[in-house]
Amino acid sequence: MKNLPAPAVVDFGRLRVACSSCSLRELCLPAGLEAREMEKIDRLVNQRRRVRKGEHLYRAGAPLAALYAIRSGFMKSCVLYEDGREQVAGFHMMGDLLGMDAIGGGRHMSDTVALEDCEVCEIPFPVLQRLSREVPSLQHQLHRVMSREIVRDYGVMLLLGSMKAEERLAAFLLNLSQRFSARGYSPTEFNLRMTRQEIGSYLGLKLETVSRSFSAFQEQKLIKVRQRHVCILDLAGLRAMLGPPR
Amino acid sequence: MKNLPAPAVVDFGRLRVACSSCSLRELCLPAGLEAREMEKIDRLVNQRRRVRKGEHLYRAGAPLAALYAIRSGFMKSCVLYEDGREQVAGFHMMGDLLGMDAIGGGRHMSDTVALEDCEVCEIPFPVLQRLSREVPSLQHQLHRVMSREIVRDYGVMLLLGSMKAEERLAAFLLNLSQRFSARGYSPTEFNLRMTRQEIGSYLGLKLETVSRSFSAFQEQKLIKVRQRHVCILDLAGLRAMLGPPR
DNA sequence: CGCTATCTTGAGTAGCGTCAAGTCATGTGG
DNA sequence: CCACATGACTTGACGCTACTCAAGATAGCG
Repeated sequence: MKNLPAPAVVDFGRLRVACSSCSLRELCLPAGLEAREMEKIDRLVNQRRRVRKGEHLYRAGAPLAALYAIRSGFMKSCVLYEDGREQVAGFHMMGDLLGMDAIGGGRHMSDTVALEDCEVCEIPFPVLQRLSREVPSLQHQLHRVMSREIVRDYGVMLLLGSMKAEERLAAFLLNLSQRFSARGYSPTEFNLRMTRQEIGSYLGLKLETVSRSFSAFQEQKLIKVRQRHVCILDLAGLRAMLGPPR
Repeated sequence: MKNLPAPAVVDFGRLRVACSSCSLRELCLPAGLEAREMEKIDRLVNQRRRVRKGEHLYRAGAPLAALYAIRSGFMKSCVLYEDGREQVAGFHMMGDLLGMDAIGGGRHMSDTVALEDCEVCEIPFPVLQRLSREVPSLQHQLHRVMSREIVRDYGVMLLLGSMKAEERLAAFLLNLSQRFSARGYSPTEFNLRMTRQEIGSYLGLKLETVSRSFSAFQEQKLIKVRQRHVCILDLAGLRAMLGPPR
């Protein structure tokens, strides 16, 4: 008699998913909570969900059911305009909390899509509201995360409103570097999970301009690029791209 | 014996300032609360504050003390970059809630300045946190307001990332029109309270480009502009500026 | 009434978008 | 295992939009 089919069909929805034992807890929503409080919020996540590359986590217009925390993988969210115009509003990686754009109107205002196979924790919004009333520091954390999203958006506005093409790309690479670093990965060598097109959309540039800027950085020995593999050779030099030329 | 000096020196800090009797309550933080709940939050605002034209409501780096709701007047907030670059991140009018960028890090991340004499309600943040635990629908309102700020920022990103100069200005005018309208003012005739420079900074354009776009709209009989006085002659026409090209 | 800040308009230019050709990587079916 | 198809990326040539620089008009304020 053989065992059950195998790990490939593990039912993630049934796995025990407790924030208190999650390796990402210091990056994610429960960051900074004490052990005693952590226990209380272990019922926050009711299940894990797998999202395969190319699949939507949610679509604009869908009613808000839950917020999502990324466990693993890489995603993008896109905002849409009435006329069909679309723009990448952000790239997300493990520890990021998604879906906050839906709290205001009860419906999601963006499309969020997996750029590679992902695993997310589903946090039913009503449960989050209730628990954040009972656990003040959870309430505070939620406010912090939303506020940080607002601040991040201000940074993107600054980027889009007052930087030139190469400055934008430098800022983008430095941001990725910093986020990988905060998650224990190399700050100087990583694989991009998005296309030039998607980078361009995020930065308000055309893909050709992104490509040219990559080449220019390589020319200046700031980075080494081959397709999606990026190696930052001169972090200080990249940072210097941001200041001087106003 | 004469009366006290007169209204000019009324101490606004001492005035009774109850949300439940405020004419802006349906636009502001307490929107949608029931009368019973409204009473509970009447202690939310501890005082009114006057901010004269040109004065700062808060500066980037200042510790978070309170959030502010605009009672009257017009403000701008600016985000700063290390190198001194500065960009207007938003214009605010009565009913708007300010300061949410400071919740994440405990310090304000933008400068907020009065563009004309303003009156604001000061909402001490600890009080807001406590009351929003006691009054669930206040909690929900706060989340809604923060979420809407995130969605608004997405809209600005779209504007900065994928619109041409005239589209940006059209979107800007339509946004103002809609907000004035929601506050009971004319949607088609108003005075701008900001300079061309400030509009340009917000829209990621130079002031000359803003001025030229205004002139172009006037040429097309979409609006009438004289300095800061704007009259929208063809709302539908302005809206049409957003879709077609592309 | 004059000073200053703001706004308008013009001319020339730089930067990025557009169009197009060609290379490279990946995956699929024979 | 290789040939081929497809999508992603790079690079070049050219054009348009918005920026820069500059001069002049207009409004607000002391």
